[in-house]
Amino acid sequence: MAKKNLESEIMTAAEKLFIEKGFEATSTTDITKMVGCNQALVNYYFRTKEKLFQQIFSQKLDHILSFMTLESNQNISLFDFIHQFINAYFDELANNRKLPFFIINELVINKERRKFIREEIILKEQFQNYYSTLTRLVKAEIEKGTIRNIDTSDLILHIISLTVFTFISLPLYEDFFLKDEVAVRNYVAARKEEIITLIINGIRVN
Amino acid sequence: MAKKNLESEIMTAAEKLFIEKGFEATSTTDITKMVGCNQALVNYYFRTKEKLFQQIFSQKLDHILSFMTLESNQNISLFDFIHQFINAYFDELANNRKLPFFIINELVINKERRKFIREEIILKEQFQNYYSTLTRLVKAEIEKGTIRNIDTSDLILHIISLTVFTFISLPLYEDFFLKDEVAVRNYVAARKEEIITLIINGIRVN
DNA sequence: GCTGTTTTTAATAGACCTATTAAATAATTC
DNA sequence: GAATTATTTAATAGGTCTATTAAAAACAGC
Repeated sequence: MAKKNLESEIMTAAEKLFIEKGFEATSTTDITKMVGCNQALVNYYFRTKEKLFQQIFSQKLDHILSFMTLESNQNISLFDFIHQFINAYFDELANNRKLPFFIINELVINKERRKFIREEIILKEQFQNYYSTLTRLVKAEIEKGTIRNIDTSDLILHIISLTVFTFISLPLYEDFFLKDEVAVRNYVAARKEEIITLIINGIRVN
Repeated sequence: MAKKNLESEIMTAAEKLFIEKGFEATSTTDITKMVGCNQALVNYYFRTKEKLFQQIFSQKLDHILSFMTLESNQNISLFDFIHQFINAYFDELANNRKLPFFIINELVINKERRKFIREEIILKEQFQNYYSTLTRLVKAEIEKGTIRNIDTSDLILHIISLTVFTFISLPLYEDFFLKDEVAVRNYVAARKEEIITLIINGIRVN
């Protein structure tokens, strides 16, 4: 492990704590206690706690959205696309289970951060391309009569709702039903398949 | 309006602020400033900030779950049940838009509150009855061959995921696309219909 | 090894937060 | 209306938090 650099150690600790407990409930004292250095270093390296947070938040936002462009394959079928998308999304979140809540939390609570997401995501060409590709796929299937009439935005929101909520509610499930890591993994895997089935069936015309 | 009682005024203000900003970000000073009374009254009436919060949290939890038993109609069809459930759920949350986030927030962040929900909901007879009634309906439709094989828990989680996420993501949509209250209402109404369609189609066998 | 720069620390200012206390005010009882 | 009880206030203790500052320590280059 690359020690040496307190700046990056502070980042790592802050990332962990912010994601775990949120901005408000995490103090710079907590962060530096975890690293084992002086509290003033947060201000030395990042000027303010807010700036440190923004850096992490932006980085996590980028990260969670980067997989979106993984498949810019244009010749894929809509059903394959949905399959791949949900699979990728689930895998991503399975390795960062607290991430969706972290992001939602800060977006809902803090109005400033919503401006941020607008510039960071919605206005980005990368996202626009992705969206229009998907829209083309959806339109084509509707015209072929294989799926019912549905907006791309609804389809995306369905996928995000079902996927994200799986992980948001996971702490509850863990406490109540899922004894160990294996049980969690099985649950998540089963949930993924069920969600794919629901969405494919839910839009398909038989 | 029934003024007079500072205890209930504090409750009302606290409710508003806790739901808006969460437990951590709300101070007793904020609460009493909103009421216009002395800060010490929080402790006089509720002993601690934590106890005040718990009272509100418990009350809101009860409230959001009370509509569950509204329809204990046993002779209803599964599809009607789903219709009614989602309609009731949407109406409930449309009038309390920040409530789902508030509850999720505290449940995810605070492990103690999860114990609370277990006793408050899952172990309650009322919930158990509801769940077993729904399970009976689901089983019957599966045997009739009208719906595919699906667990009651998955069906419930689908409904909750899609409904709750509509309102969790609403602040973002409001900032970006929905200019006024009418637009919001139309959006929510459209979303409700789309979700009902998705779920019914998603489980039905044609 | 001395000099200048960067990193790290200790100390602390200034703000705010919760809970407690004692005193003041209002309400109730007899 | 005096005594008793309930409500409300002002003042404050004791804690924690962020950011700043000045000094100490570690690290450069020469």
